[in-house]
Amino acid sequence: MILTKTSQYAVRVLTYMIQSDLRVFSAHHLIKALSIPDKYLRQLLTTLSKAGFIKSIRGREGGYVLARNPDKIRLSDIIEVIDGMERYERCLLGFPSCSDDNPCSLHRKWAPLREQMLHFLRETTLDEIRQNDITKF
Amino acid sequence: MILTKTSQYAVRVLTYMIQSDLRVFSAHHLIKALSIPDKYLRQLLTTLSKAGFIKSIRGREGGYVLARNPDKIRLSDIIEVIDGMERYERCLLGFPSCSDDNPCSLHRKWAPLREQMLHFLRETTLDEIRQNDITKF
DNA sequence: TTAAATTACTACGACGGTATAGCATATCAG
DNA sequence: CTGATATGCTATACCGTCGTAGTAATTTAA
Repeated sequence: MILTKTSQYAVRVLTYMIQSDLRVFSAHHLIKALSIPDKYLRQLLTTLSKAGFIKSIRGREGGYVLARNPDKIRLSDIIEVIDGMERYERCLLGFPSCSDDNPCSLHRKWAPLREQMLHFLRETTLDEIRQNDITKF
Repeated sequence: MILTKTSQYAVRVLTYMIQSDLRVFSAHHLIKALSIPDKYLRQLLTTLSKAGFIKSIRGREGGYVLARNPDKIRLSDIIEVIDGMERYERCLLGFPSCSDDNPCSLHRKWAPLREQMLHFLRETTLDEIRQNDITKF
C-alpha cells in the first residue's frame, strides 16, 4: 500500500474531526466512530498531540481538540510526522544519486509521475478534503 | 518507498541482463555488478527462475539466462511475482469499498493519479527500459 | 574420476509496522 | 474528597521484509 496504516489512521482521524460539529472528541468516541484498534489509536492520538495537530485535554470530560487552523494542515504534514516523506521522494529503484543529470533507467518516465504525486500530497489540505462532503471515515 | 527493495533488486537484475551482451550470468557476477547482498540475491534469482523470467543452469559454467522474450516483460509482471500488485491498486485510505460510486474523501483527487501510476507499471516493458541506454544498475 | 564451480534449500536473526495489555497520571462531577 | 472518566507511558508480541549462514545437489573441466 502507498500509505502505512498509521498514516491512513491519522488522516482519517483528522478529517473526521474537521468535518464534525463536535469540538472535543474522546479516544473512545474516535475508536467507535472510525473502527480503529483501541490501544493503537490511543498511541497515535498522543503522537498527533505531540506533533501539534490536536490538543489533548486530560481528566474527566477531557479528550482531543483540533489545534492548528485545519485548512493549513496538508497531507504531507501528517505523513511527515508519522512515516517521514522521504520514502515518497526517493528514486524508484533506490539509487541515492538518481536525478535528471544522472538518471536511473526508469527516471525519465517515473520522475514526472512522482512530482505529480508529491504535489498531491503537499497541496491537499484538510480543509479541501472537508469540502468534498464525504462521510466515509 | 514505493517499491520494496526486493522488487527494486528484481528490476535491476533483469534490466542489467537485458542490456548486456553476455548470455549467461552467474550469481557471483550479478552480485558484484549490482552490489546486491550475496545470499539475498541468490534467493531472488531462484524466485525469478521459478517465475519464468530467467532460466537457471546448474553446475560448473552454469548461471542464469533470460528466458522469456524480454520486451514482453512489464514492470507489473515483476512486481506481481515479488510483492503482488494489490497494494498499488488499493484505496489510499485503506477502504475496501472505495470507488467512484462510493468514494473516500481523497478518491476524487487520488484515483486519476493512481491510474497513471498503474498505467506506468503495466505498460513499461524491459525492452523500453533498455532503449533508454542507461548504464546505472 | 575428482575437484571446482555453480545453483537450491532451509533455518535463523534483525528490524520496523501493527496491535495488545497494564499501570500511572490528571481532572472534574458529585 | 473521592470515584469516575480521561489521557500518558512502557513493555510485549506478531508478522513481513531484509539479510546472513550453512549445507545439499548438480554439472563439467581437467
